[in-house]
Amino acid sequence: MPELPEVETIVRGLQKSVLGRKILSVWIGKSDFIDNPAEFSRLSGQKIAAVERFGKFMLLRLTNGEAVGMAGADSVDAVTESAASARGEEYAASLLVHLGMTGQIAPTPAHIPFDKHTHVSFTLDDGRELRYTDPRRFGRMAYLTGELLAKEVAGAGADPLEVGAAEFADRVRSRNARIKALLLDQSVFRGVGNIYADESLWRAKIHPARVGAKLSLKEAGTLRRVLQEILNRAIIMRGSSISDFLDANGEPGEYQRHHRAYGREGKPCYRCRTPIRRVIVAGRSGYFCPKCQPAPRQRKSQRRKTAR
DNA sequence: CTCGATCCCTGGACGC
DNA sequence: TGCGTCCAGGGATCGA
Repeated sequence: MPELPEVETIVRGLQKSVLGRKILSVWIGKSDFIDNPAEFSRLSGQKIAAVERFGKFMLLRLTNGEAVGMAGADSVDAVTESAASARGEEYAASLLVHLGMTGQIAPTPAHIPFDKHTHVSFTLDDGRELRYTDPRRFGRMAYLTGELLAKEVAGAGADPLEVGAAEFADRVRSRNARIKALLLDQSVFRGVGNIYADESLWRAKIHPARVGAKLSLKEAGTLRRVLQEILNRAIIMRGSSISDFLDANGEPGEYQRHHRAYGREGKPCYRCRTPIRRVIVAGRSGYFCPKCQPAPRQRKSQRRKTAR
C-alpha cells in the first residue's frame, strides 16, 4: 500500500528514468479508474517536464511539445508562457496518478509483454513504455489542466514533512475525531496511511482511539516529531514492501523490517514485551501496544465495536 | 462534525 | 487439485 514514503520512492525513480521523455502515444485498457480517459489523447506529443509527489499523489508535469499558446496567441503570450515555464510555475497539463492499494508505474521495454493488469501504457520517445499496472484498480488517474488541478490541490491537508509544530498541534487539537482517523484523513495531513499512522502512534505512545482535541501540546509535539522521523527514515529505506510494493528498479523497500506495531498482532511490543493488539479504528486495522499506548476513557459512542 | 456501513476490486489465505 | 469464503484496504458516499 503505497503511502508517502513509497510514493516518494517511486517519484524519485521516475525522475531518473522518464524526465524529459516525450509521450508519443497512449494505450488504455480498462479505464474505470480514470476520471477522463477521453482526454488522454491529449497526452500524445507532450513532454514529461517534472515528476512531483503531492501527498500520495504523483504529478507528471507536462509541457506541450508544440506551440504552447492557443490559436491566436501572440508573441507576448508566448514570452510570458516561456518565462513562467522557466520558473517551473506552469505546465500545459498534469497527469495525476494515485496508486491506490496495488498500483505500479514504471518504464518498461516495449518488447516485454503486458502484465495481466496493465491498464495504461504511454509509449515514450526512447522506445520504452511507461506502464500503469493495478490489479484491484483502487488507484486513480486523471488528466488535469491548471484549474482542475488547483481544485484537486485545494482540499488537501498539510504535508506532514513540512508542517510546523504549531500548525500540527492545531490541526490535531481542533478536532474531536480520533487521532488515528485524523492521521489517515488526507484533508488533515496528506500522505499518511495506515502503516505510518500506526508506527508513529506507537512511537509516540498514543492510543489510536484518543481524541485529537484531548492530546496535550506535548503529545502533539511528540507525535509530529516521530512521524517526521519515521517518514524520513522510511524514504531513505525506499519505503515498506508489505504486499507487492517495488521501487522503480523492481527492488522491494526495506522499512518493513523496522515496523514496531503494524502487522504485529500477538507479537511482543519492542518496548515492554506486551503482545501487540489489533483494533478497528476509523474502519481500518490498528495495531498498538495496550500497555505503552493506554486506552482513553471510553466514550459512549465508541463502545466495543471490534468484537465482530 | 463524526461515526459506521457499504461499495469498488482482485489476489491470497484458509477450510474442506 | 479445486472449489468457496473471507479478508485487506484508500477513498468516495450516504445515512444516522
